[in-house]
Amino acid sequence: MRYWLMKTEPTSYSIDDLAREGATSWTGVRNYQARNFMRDDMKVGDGVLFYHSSCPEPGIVGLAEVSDAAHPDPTQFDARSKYFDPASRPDAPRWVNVEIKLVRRTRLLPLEELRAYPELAAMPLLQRGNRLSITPVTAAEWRFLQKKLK
DNA sequence: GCCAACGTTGGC
DNA sequence: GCCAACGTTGGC
Repeated sequence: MRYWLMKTEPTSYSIDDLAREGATSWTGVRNYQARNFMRDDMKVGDGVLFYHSSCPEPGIVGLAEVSDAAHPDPTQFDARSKYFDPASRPDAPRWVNVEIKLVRRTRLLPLEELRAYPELAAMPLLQRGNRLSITPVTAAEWRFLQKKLK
């Protein structure tokens, strides 16, 4: 059982969308490090911090969990998709996605507040220049955040 | 394999 | 809109 933080721009997919749908396919990831986390490490039942980025109030807005393991991302083969990858072949898919489902909404826990807790200082999200959309969360960070999100 | 150029991310 | 940071691309 591991824990993760997943970033999304709410203008493209928000906690409201997840609340309405209940679950979603995490398609469109086109970064090898993030793909490798999904492919190699993310298991059904893993905990997910759902984070809004590139918006007026960046921060954690919900808790989710992995509801299905990685499988080939269909958008890579769809020529009309913005995530189309002409170099990827169906017999050797380059990109995968997991599924996540909502556990519950939380209050907005702003980036600014995350930065203020020494207990969270090692989170990749908070490191300068970090852009990775999926990052691991330690068990200690997860427990700490559960209390802050009660 | 190096590395400059370019594109993207994301907070501010 | 700015810009720092980083990943990817492609010529050599």
